[in-house]
Amino acid sequence: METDFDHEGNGRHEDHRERGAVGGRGSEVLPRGRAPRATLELIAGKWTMLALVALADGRALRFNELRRRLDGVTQKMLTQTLRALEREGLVTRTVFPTVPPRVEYGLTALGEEIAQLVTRIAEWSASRADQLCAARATFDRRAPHPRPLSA
Amino acid sequence: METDFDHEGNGRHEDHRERGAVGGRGSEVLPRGRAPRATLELIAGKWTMLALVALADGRALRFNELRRRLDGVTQKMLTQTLRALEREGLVTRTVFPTVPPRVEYGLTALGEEIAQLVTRIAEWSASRADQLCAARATFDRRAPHPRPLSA
DNA sequence: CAGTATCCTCCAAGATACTG
DNA sequence: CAGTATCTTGGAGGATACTG
Repeated sequence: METDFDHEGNGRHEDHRERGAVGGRGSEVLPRGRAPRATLELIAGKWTMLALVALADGRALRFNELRRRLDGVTQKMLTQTLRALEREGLVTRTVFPTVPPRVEYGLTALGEEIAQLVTRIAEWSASRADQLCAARATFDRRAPHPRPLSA
Repeated sequence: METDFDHEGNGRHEDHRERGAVGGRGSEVLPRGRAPRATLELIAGKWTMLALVALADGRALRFNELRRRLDGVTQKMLTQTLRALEREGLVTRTVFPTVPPRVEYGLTALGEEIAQLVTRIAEWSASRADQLCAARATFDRRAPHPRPLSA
């Protein structure tokens, strides 16, 4: 099956005397095996966050509906992404044994939670779109950082 | 320089009669060029969210401090990630012209905003770690989805 | 210390074809 | 319709060496 989307792979421990938890004031390191890293890495898939956002409105969607919303995703990647999310307990997969197969994807309770958070980022991005774009333009105009020589 | 972290690449427009904004109730498609996609894709970098979380506590950090917190990141990737974030107007880069160079990275106002959001995800992940892990175990036990034959 | 420049690996992601 | 199975590849990500 080629596994692909495996996540995990290493069960390294080493020592990392963990101090606080993750963010807030006690932020220290973000160890490789630990939870926030794992989720952050899952989420970091090219289509993962987009899938969560697409499902975030509460409605269950069929495979191809989802596919259309993502715009650009291939069957393979969508399937893979959804499997990974299902594995993590974030999405549900419901198969209706009808004659043209009907499969619906929805969010679990857990999935709803994270989808809300991701959606906030998407909304934030939309609301700050112009600022982000302007920043990019400014940065590109000022060109390469270092290089005080050769001119 | 090899460019790498370019993001952009396409300035496609097409038509997409955008209806609502992004998430909420009006979620329709997530077009390729538009803002939420761009940010979501930036964020989806392997180290981007981790960097934001590491900076989220408000303190500016030196390059190697940051490097240590991320645990596993290479110089190249950290630099690349920070450049991308700087370009987006999310992080500031301050160079102190001391004899061993000192460079500090901090968040801009915009950066603070998104860092908070990302941090929430990390915190959520930590708080739900056991549930996520359990879900994974369950899923893996039930093994491959289809395949009602060959046994 | 904080980078930049190369080179290289590997796998996420894509394209294509087939199936229940 | 909703997948699975292969094959292929671009480029993200890594290792290493050098520099201001």
